Amino acid sequence: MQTEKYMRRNKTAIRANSQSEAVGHRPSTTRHVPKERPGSRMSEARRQEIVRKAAALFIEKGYANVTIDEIIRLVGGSKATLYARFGGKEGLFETVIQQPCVDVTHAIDIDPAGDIEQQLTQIARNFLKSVLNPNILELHRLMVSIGKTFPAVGSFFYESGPNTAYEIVARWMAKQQAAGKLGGGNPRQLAALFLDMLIGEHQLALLTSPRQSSPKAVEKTVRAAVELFLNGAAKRRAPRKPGW
Amino acid sequence: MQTEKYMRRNKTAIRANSQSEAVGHRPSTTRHVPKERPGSRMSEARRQEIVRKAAALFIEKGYANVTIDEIIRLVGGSKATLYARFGGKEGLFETVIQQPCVDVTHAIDIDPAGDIEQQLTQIARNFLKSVLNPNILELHRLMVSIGKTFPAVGSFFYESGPNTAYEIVARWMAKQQAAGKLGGGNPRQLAALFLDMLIGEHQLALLTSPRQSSPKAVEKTVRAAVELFLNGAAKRRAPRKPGW
DNA sequence: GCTGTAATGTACCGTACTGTACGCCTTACG
DNA sequence: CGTAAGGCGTACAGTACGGTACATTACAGC
Repeated sequence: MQTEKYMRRNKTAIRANSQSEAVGHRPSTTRHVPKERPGSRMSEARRQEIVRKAAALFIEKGYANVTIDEIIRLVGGSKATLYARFGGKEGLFETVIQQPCVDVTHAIDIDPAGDIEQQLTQIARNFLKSVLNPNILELHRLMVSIGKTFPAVGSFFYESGPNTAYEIVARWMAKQQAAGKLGGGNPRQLAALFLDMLIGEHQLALLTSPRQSSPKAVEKTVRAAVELFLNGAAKRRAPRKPGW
Repeated sequence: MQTEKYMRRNKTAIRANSQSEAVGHRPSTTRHVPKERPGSRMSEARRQEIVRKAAALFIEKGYANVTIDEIIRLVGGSKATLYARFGGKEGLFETVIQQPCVDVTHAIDIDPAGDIEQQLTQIARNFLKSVLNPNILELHRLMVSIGKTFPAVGSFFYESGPNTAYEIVARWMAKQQAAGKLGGGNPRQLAALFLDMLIGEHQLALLTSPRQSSPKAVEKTVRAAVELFLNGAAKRRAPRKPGW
């Protein structure tokens, strides 16, 4: 959550709107714009540095607990520049937080080997290792926190993170179905059920209280989930459709 | 998350540490404490009113986005009283938020009827209806948000909410196992897997972005999860223990 | 090397929040 | 019916934060 506290403030009048617009003497010649944003000497590397450091700070401490001054202290440079380039705290946040979101899924996309049970187990272990990683966990926490305040960011996260994970596993499911190694059913649905079985309990426990995840318990969940899933989804024993 | 912004503030010096402790003249007589906190004319009803209204506000807007003055505007009374009785914003929050936490589980504890599939389906529908309810969803969001800042509150929530739900369903699982209607396996584990399958996707989607839950999709998940679970957990087809 | 433009550093403003002080009022109780 | 403790209302102190202004410095193109 966390609507910024000072959100409703009147932006200190408008004071001649000094910046760029309405200056009058913009020549018709193409303002050549060497490479990047409005006017810019800032290198892409520098920009990346700001984005990554600021993102790390937001993820570590949450949106409302990070101050602009803190970001400046960390990344160097001046507040004015940061405002000019990212348009305030909110703009900075929205820009900056997308990078970690797209990074999330990378670790999940693996190519498992072995029989179907071994493959599924690999997928499960890999997924859990990634998703229960403290950094991802904190990102998750942040995304839940700001879900109402920054719906666009939240949606972006859901699509690029969890939903992509579902899709990746769904493709694997579909492949197994095509190979006759798995019964029918919507592969996306199956993927969601499987992944949700895996994280649910552990993720919630870690997010709500500072205990640490027990690898033993996680491994138990992996085994139980794989077994349940393979028993449940492999080759329907009967259509099982009594009433409704 | 949301460590309160002004948390590190020096509490306006310590000014003779006016409160209760170190006042020196605490008589050895048991300070009689008629019913409630320090000294009180406040009725239990009044106290309940404050607790519920303040909790609702916290849940709606998140910890950092609620101000003491706002709470006072809502519940009436004076700031001084509120400070005297709950000891500041943090104390108020910790006290107040426990009520909703224990309320959560009530709706889940039902006594389903019918054959095992019908029972499980009832459990599933009931659980989802409760957990995807906007109020509970916002409570969940809040608990994730403050997990790091108020670990005690987070733990309390986990125990009295999700964990209790797991336990309730685990009891049902055990009963089915005893009746020979379900295969072996740790009932608590099975319960967690089942409930996690149900919520995972929907809850996350609702928390991260403001779309609304589609009852149709929810019902699909219920059916898929029930089917997968019953196929997977009923009567092991074989011990299935190839390698590890 | 000159000139314009962007970045820097910093002081500052307005705002808003937490927590306390304090005088007045209400209520329980003898 | 008087009194004292607790509640009420509000003003205030203290402080931190977001955002802007502005003078100064670095840098690119000619």
